Amino acid sequence: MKILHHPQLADIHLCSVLQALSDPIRLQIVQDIAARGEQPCNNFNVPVAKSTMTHHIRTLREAGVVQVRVQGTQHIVALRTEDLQARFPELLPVILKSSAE
Amino acid sequence: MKILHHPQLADIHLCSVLQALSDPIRLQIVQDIAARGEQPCNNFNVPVAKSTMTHHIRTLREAGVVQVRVQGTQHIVALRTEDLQARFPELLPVILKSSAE
DNA sequence: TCTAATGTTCTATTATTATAGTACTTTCAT
DNA sequence: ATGAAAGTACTATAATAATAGAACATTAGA
Repeated sequence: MKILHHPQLADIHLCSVLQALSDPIRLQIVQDIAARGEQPCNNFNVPVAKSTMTHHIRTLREAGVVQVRVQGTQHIVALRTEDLQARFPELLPVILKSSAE
Repeated sequence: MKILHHPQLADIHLCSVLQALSDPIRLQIVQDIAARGEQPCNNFNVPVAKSTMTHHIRTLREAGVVQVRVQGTQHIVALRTEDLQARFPELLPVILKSSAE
């Protein structure tokens, strides 16, 4: 099984998080997880090819925004809500609230 | 005198704001204005050429993050604190707090 | 009226990123 | 075992963005 690298709390940087969330597709993915809970990649209703989805999920994971867990053939994507809250208090909730319009 | 375009409140988009703030140089500029108030471009202590500074200030302005006012030969840059607060409540304060580490 | 100061514009370069097609890997179910 | 499902890896391309040099524009002040 492949090892997926997730940054540790201290290695999550604000610029990378903002960068990850500044793309409309990725913001939509994050919104979706916030609204409906963790999901496999193919559940996200965004208009991109599989390989592009891989790219976006990796970007979110490497920025420290999501946690990816392998379950069979699926990769379950969850928000690192608590880690983000610890590192950048209220950042994620405020962005999610801002994007919900 | 040159007319500088600033987006109206409704035309400020979250993705653009996050994108504008995801660059370390621009984040530093915004932090600096938050800490010391509005300033002319050449006051910012960032390691970039004049033309690059122009680019960053324009990016911030077009995203709706800053207001630029001409005063003689100087361009005074201020944060659009109230506009941003109205459009995306708490977003800027939370980002500033997150970046202050 | 020069000149210095401040910033823009234009142009070019390099780096990054979003995109997707194709082939491959892994796992589950039949 | 075989095949479908889910996703990755690799490769390529087009778009975007960061950078700066050089020339230019505008204003203030001597």
